[in-house]
Amino acid sequence: MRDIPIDEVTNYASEDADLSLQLKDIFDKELESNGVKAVFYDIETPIINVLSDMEKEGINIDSSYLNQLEQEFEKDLNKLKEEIYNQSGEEFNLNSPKQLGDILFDKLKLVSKPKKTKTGQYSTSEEVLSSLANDHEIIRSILEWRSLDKLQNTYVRSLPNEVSNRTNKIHTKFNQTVTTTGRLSSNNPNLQNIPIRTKNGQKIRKAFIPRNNNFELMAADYSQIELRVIASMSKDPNMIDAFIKNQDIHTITASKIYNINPAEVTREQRGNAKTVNFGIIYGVSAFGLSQQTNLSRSESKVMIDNYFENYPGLKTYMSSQIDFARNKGYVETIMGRRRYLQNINSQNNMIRSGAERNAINAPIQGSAADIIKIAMIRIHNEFKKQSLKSKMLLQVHDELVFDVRNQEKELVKEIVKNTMESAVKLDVPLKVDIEFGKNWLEAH
DNA sequence: GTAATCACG
DNA sequence: ACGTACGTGATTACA
Repeated sequence: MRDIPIDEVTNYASEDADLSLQLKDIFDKELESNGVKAVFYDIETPIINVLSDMEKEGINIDSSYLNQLEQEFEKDLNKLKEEIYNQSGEEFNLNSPKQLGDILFDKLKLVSKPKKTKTGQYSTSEEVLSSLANDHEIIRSILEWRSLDKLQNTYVRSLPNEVSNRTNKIHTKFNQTVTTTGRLSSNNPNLQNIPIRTKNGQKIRKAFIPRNNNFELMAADYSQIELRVIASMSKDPNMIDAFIKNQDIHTITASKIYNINPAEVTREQRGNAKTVNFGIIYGVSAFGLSQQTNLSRSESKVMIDNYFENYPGLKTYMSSQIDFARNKGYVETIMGRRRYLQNINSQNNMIRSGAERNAINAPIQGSAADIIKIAMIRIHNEFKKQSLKSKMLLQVHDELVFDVRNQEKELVKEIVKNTMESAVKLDVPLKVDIEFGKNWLEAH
């Protein structure tokens, strides 16, 4: 395929060979709207080559470091396992939630009325176990063993096996046609869920390194892109104002909900406001919020009511999205990408509510996906145009990771920042944070 | 093959 | 009265 600036891509098929002309006829008949056509011709078609180049490029990892880490984790795992067997009085398969549940709730009787999964087994999820952490020594050990075992098997032991013999790098696949919202997915191996939240997880992220000493990794993150998208789509004046003034959105939200000055907001209040902000993106309920915070259901309801009083545009926007979906049967992103919602008029409350949450979430998540995809296409073109040795390696939904040649650091940083921040024009600024490092962890 | 769990945005 | 936050992929156990 020719290398074409994105603005010309719409005309590509009609200007080119007969085959493309025929294909365009076929597609245009299938595509329902100009928006859907734009998504197809201006985003999904040109990004094929971008993703293909990223997959072929691959990313370098430090396998010997991971092997060393495996030994360290293995020691800790064995120690924890012994503790757990001692405390439970018998050996069992720790990987079996069924066996673990029987030990905790039949044998040790940690609770009188254990929570069960939908198949009737005792639930031993992280959420359930954490709530029991104070009741018995064994719980802490199990939780620690679980998280470490996860890291060990999913990442530390597996990633070195994914390194190509030919290139010495890991080549993930970026899938364009998996998600319902327009996001990419990644598999074989999934490089969109590399750990970062825990200390041990961060040790794994350190294993991702530049190709050689003349390069560094660079991570470019959209700051709060989904909240910026919803602020812009809803046109809520207060949320727009916060982003235009470049304020900390969670602190501002807390100050509004609790009716105090931003300077008086406590850590806990900011944390609750953050949870509400995320909840809004997902189509929050009072119950859902109370599950995610230390708030009761009624306190959660007050929080949400306060939230919508202070961001009135969001409330009307959310109802209008649901109305739109009911009338048309789909919702759409800023670029016109559609998600059809079969169940939006269902008689079944639960099913209909689920569709309503999708009606709210899909345009937000999907618009963010549109935006980063447009940025990726333009960055890819610019890198080619300037024959840069630096390469785009990974996309993690709101983040792009690059292998950057030392001489090109300033240039690449400027291209990436400008392109990402100007990918689309919203009613709020887009903000991108960029950092360099000698591994992926340092680049954050 | 399905369920449970947990890693990420 | 009822069940409930959005989107993914990998691993393991077990029928």
